[in-house]
Amino acid sequence: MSRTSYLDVKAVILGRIRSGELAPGDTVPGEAALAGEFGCARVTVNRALRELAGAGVVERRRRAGTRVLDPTPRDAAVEVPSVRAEIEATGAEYRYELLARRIAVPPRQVRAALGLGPRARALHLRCRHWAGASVHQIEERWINLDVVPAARKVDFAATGPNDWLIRAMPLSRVEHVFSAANANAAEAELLGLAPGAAVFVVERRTWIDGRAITRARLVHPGATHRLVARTQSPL
Amino acid sequence: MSRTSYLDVKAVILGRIRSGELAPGDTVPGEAALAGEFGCARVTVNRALRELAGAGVVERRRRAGTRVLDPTPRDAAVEVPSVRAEIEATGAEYRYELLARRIAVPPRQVRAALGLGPRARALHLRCRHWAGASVHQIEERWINLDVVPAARKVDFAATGPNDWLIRAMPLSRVEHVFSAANANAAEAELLGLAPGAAVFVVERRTWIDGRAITRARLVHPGATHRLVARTQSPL
DNA sequence: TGACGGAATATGTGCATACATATTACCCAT
DNA sequence: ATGGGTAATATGTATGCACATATTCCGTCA
Repeated sequence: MSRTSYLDVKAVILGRIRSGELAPGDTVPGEAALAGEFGCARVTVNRALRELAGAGVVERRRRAGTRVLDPTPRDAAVEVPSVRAEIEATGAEYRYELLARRIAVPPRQVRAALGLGPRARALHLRCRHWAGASVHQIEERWINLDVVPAARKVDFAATGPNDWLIRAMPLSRVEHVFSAANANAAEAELLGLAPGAAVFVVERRTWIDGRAITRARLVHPGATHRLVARTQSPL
Repeated sequence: MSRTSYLDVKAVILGRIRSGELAPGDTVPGEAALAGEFGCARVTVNRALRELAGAGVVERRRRAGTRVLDPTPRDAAVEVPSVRAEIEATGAEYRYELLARRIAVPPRQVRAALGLGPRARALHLRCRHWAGASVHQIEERWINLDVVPAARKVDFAATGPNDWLIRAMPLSRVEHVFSAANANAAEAELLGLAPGAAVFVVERRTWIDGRAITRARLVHPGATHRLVARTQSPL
């Protein structure tokens, strides 16, 4: 007979919630009570409940106790892979192409996004990523040279800006905004699509220590691009 | 002088990784060594490192020790809100409309998604969700009546199927697929858009205990719909 | 009646210790 | 050399204990 593990406690509590014995809003018995019931130490129960709280199943407050939360689906985890990995995973050959590189004053919207003044200049890149013979993504990127001065000396001919930035900067915050749009003439041309074709747009912004590093607009053919998010409820 | 907390240990290790003192691939000193250095118990170090591993900062293997991982951006968390909450958050009035309800044999693709046999019937719903005077989403949904027989008796006139399902079923797994498409004639009509306008499509599937409950195709006007994902690096 | 303060209580966390378990390293026999 | 068994080792986890801390409850006093 082995000792009761925190995993056992976790599983039993979760079972009671699943079966309805413990309904949303109910108070879970205290750690001491459960420790008595399971014949284990209070710390063991503590760990089980702490992990359930981390998984969003219950909510814990001192003195008030542990309550079962509404089974609102947790945030879904989206894997936002690097372009290269995404393409090579399908077996297609990945090819990167730098279309333009210049230092210029960004449009007002980008300046706002990067927290730049009205006359500040930034590095602008336009790239194209191929999956075999078809375009996978076109990338319109602005890099804040105040934060990443090293980028000024990189030509980005061989390495995509995203791969380079990931290596160069320990980015602390990333935001992705997903949307759908009709391709304008320029985008359609670069993607090899008819004007007006649906495109899947990802706008990515990254920060380090609260300072905006870069803003990228990534445009994909809508017909083929898919983004998958999975939510796994605990056990 | 208070005792060293696992939070202190966590912060210091994270600082060493940030500063480069511990680079990706490096082996973090063993728990015993760190416990000695910090003058705390090994269990305290253990908890700090365990949480860092949970956050994806380090990788732990018995006997092999703890290694610093590549700072690959973690999975981004997408908040997939309930339609009602999403709309009411903007201040607009939410209205739900049931357009069709029938029990029928689903198309082959849906049967496959729900794991149904060639002649199995399922509940089909078509709904429209309004945000004030504009259409926010049209919903095409199939519900597996083998798994949710109770849905047969629900008319879904007042409550949307998603709200009802969340309440009725303790779903264990959710999958969302995001994509962009051009609206076909029927969709454009229902959304009040021109045919061919870009739409943001979410396909949602949910399971309970490995059995598929429902499959929904949610279509939004591309011009207005946005989905935001944030990744927060640990402290 | 209502404001305030202290007691009661549930969770939060640290420590020393002991044992479990996975995995590597090494040594020995063939 | 080589294959396999075994010891060494780092992490994993359970326990009893002690104290910390947040929050609620309740009684007291104005």
